[in-house]
Amino acid sequence: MATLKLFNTLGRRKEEFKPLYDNEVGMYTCGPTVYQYAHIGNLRTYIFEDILRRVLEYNNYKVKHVMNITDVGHLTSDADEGEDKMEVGARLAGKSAWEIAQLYTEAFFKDTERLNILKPHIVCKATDHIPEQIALIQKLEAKGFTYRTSDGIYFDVSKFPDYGKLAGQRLEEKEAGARVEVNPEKRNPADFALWKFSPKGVKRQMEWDSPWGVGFPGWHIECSAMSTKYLGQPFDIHCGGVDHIPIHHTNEIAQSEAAEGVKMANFWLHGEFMIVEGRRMGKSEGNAYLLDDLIKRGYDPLAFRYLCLNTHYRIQLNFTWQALDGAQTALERLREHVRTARAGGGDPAQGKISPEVRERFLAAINDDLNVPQALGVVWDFVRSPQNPSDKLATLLDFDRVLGLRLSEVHAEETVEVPQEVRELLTQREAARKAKNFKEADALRAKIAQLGYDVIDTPQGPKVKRR
RNA sequence: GGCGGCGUAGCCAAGGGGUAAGGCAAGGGUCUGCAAAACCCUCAUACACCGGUUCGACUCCGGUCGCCGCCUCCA
Repeated sequence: MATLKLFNTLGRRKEEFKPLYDNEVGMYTCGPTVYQYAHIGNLRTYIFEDILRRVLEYNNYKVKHVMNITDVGHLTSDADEGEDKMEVGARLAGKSAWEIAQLYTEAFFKDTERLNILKPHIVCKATDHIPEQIALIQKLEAKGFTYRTSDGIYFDVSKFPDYGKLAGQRLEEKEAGARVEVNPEKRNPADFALWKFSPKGVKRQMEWDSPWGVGFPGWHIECSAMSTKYLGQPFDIHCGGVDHIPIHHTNEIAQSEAAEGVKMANFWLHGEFMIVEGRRMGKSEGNAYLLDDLIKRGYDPLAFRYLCLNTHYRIQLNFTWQALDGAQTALERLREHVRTARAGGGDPAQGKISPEVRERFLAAINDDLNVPQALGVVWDFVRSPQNPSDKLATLLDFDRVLGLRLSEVHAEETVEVPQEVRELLTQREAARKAKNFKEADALRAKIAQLGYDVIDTPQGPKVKRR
């Protein structure tokens, strides 16, 4: 079997993947900050992580997947100033921070479900793990990595020699480009808050007692506390978007490794960003589309998934409507292959998977998740002569990784056809029998106006919703 | 300003020192009363531009331009 190679940000090279324990893999993926809807750029990262998990499972690893929900403490500025995103969102919506978290968490999982992203085995909220976070901070305090300022407890990065190893950046280099320091109480510009005190005279919606005073945890500490709780330390794989490399993941590593004295995670994988029509994607650019925006335009969520599959996760994906059209058509054709095979009596349970084809597919996905190349294998296969059962068996096997829900495609899509359309169909068949094609075409146009396409087959006419 | 990535046909893209995967679109064909679907065929002397290394480069090196990112919240 082809060995699985993954690009490890830690070291910036492809490495052969080996789990820490037998064939079990602990995987932690940074989840959403639930203060707004996830846009398609966010979703791309979750699709990448889903592919990673599926590839691991395809390689017969038993994966334990943990994802956090950031529902407190993520500030609008990383200078440890600014406001908590949750509280801002709550104020803008006229709801409580808790309601906001609930609303956007549900919206997030609705999106991931529609994209056929497997749900993590453990989804953990930051607010449900306050004691664990406090305990971790205490551990750091006992080891002398922390200090107190007027607004919180901070991590002193100068005490952690490896700080910045993930980003390949040394502290001195960071300082060189740093902006004017806004918090004069910080010892080093890169120091970050572990615990923030509630502002004087302000009653926050989310705040807790702690040994240091009433307040809330810093953004990074939740991931350290929860990943250790559920996966132990070290664990196998930690992922997120590339933007997390220099700050969030760098700080997680500092906290976790300072506290436990061992490596946090063996492999760090990061998904590249999405750009739109060659331009930066952002709210101010007006191109930060939501999955709902695509659905409103008539696209299948899985067409978006297909689009993401067609670009390697470490390359920026240039989103264009034309490309999404192409993905939608390609996906539809793939489904058509499944339908035809089913209609031809194909039974996946009876089919055989060609070892050569499977080998090519596996070689692609095991080469740092080269799904675009794997799709090439799929198309080569699908367009070569196959018996229906073998074809189905192979496609459904590959779909364990692709996640395009091909197993849910059946020979016949049963659609409820209105009585009116049925009658027109009967009339049209009569006209065709009488070779009155002018009349038949006119009836077809009428049916089209009602929203259905007529397709003639040797077994009689079929209709398809437009 | 410092650091990094990318630039492959109309669009999305894989690849990698030995002569360009795949998908979409487009053109032609088989099938059909006509369509649709499916299937078959065609479709980059060429990989931003300019130099260099090499028997040979799109692939390596240097420079230029463009885009994206990080250093500062962001998947």
